[in-house]
Amino acid sequence: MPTTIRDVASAAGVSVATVSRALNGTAFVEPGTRQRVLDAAQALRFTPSVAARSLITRRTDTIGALLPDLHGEYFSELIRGIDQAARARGLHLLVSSSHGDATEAAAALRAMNGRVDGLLVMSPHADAAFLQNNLHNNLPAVLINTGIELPGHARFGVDNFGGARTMTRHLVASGRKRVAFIGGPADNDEALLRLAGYRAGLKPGMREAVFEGNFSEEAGWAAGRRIAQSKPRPDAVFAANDMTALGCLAALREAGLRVPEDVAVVGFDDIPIARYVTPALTTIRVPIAALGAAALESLARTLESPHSPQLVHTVVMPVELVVRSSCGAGPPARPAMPNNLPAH
Amino acid sequence: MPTTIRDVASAAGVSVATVSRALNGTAFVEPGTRQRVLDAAQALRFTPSVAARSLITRRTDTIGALLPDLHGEYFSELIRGIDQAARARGLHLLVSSSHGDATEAAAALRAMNGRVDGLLVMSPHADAAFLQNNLHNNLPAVLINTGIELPGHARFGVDNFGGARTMTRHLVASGRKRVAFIGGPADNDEALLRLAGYRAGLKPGMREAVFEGNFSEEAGWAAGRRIAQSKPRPDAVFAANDMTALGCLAALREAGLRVPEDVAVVGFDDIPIARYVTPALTTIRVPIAALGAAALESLARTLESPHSPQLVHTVVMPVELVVRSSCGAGPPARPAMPNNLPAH
DNA sequence: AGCCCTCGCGTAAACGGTTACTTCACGTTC
DNA sequence: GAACGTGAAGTAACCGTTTACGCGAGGGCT
Repeated sequence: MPTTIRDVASAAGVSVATVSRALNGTAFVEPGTRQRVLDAAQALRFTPSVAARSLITRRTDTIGALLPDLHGEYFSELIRGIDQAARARGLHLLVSSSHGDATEAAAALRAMNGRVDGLLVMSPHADAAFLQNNLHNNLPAVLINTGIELPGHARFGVDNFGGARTMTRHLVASGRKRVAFIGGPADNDEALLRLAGYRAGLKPGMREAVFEGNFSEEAGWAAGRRIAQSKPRPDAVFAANDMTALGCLAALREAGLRVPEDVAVVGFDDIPIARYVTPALTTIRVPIAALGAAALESLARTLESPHSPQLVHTVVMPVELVVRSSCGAGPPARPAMPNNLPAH
Repeated sequence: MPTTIRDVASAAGVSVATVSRALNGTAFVEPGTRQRVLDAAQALRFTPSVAARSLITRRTDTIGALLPDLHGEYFSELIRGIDQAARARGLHLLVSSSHGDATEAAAALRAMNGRVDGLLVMSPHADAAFLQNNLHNNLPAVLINTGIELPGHARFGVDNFGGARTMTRHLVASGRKRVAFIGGPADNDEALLRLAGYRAGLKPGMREAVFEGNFSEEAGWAAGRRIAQSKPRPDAVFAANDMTALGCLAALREAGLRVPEDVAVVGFDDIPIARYVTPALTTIRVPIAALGAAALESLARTLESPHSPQLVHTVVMPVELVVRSSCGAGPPARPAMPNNLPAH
């Protein structure tokens, strides 16, 4: 039903091979001939069959993104970065998000097999064994935000350790004496690095105080209650992420404590909500879109030259301290007008 | 290099046709034979070539999502809904977001051609003419959040009119006498419906007061300044979306007005930030994920029975009034602990 | 003049599945 | 017992590209 390369060939009075060559520029074609082919293709609204082409070329010009059940800004920013980089390279993006367990993730991986030329993997379930079992035909893959190291695969992440150390040092430098930390999930690599950064940022002699958490607001709230009642009460709380910080903030205020006067509360990630709460949250800004874009770029380069040695194995994107009022060192009120927060 | 159906056939001692039939269950196969085929396929880790299959079947089991340059929660929720529904149907999801103009959107559409069985289109640039020019081979498509009506294509949206009317009535019922409205972009169908709903919700005899806006926080801020100085000052402001409401809130407070005592401020969308600002924003909750899922379901049904008459042409999802404190009628402070806001 | 290289193009063989025919064996039915 | 329907399986055509190979023409070189 749709027009094929043969229709174009007979319309232009040439063979299918010439049509293919003229359209793809893969070999010499007389300028006049090429023009006839182009005109015929245009007139017939010819679109090459992707299936037929990729059957023979063994390429799909599509990359797959395997993502966990991400929410909100993190998800959208990551996809945006990936999508823009992919578009610039002429690659398509097949996404598979929201799988709760390793079985589902494996199914998603299997289903992607054959549809994509490469994979971007950001999945808490994707440990080394999982990937080696499910990455069938040595599909190129780059890993995002993972602690595991897999030979032959590049890794991309943000500087969790450095960011956490910077934040802790900032609190210490601004005079806080007892800085507590609310952790993330025990098996989460990023959370562990943030914890390590916190420890590294404390001054020698300062006692560490680590409270349990799991990146959720509820956990932050629970930790906040315990912190409010703890014996030598901390005068600063560093939460492993912003949602936890928000929960902690609520609990401390319910307990009658003033933030930042009595206790400073800071987070990590700089989700959009962070600047809107009262007091606005001091946090670490993470370049999510850039992370996604960089990962895709790396993958695309691997695809272009499959046998070149992997130049870079692990990339750590820098993060940035964003000082607002919740740590007592920032601007007193909310800024008059934020600059570039998008509509909708 | 990878194992083909022929390898499986010779391993199982049958013909390729039998392998295909055994694997797909398209015809009678002796149980013993089928088992031999299955075993051989398993042992050889056989994965059918997607390209070869879709070359002959003319199906890709993939649907494409053409999205505007969406930000934040709206984007992620929509994708989540679509993705989950797609997964349930065994469909894959090819996304293409972030195109600024119609040319880019057209290019994205063209590139998707042949890769997808159907299309989910949510693009401000996709008017009727655009779609008719760029939807090449009468690809099935359903439209999301659009005002245009295109024969043969289902439309999905939320009840912008009803939601806005409900909100306006709520403000009026709680005693507000002069309710102002800050609009969205003049060419945005949803914004226009919300404006119409606002007008329909006013009591007979009440004077309408519409301020210019464009869904951005900045526009809300500018409108808020004008509102604060307007002669008979409104005692309620209904912004066309939450970001606008946030900007307005900031401007009103900078002008020394109390919210909600002096002026009520309400929005539309229920973005996550809405519950965190002080005072928490009364707004209209929009079922974004459900919207995406419903649109995909409709598309999938169309794909399954291509020639059945389109049962439903336009679906309007119900929305819900969420009363918080910014309108003076909600709970006084922020809730002790939000229930189900996800981590990260 | 003979040779070789390159350009320009056509012919036909892949690529790896699905499926329309076909064949064969076996009951069933009149 | 002939006709017939049906289960089980094989043969090969087909889907629409890309590309290896072949061939003729023309030009530069020895």
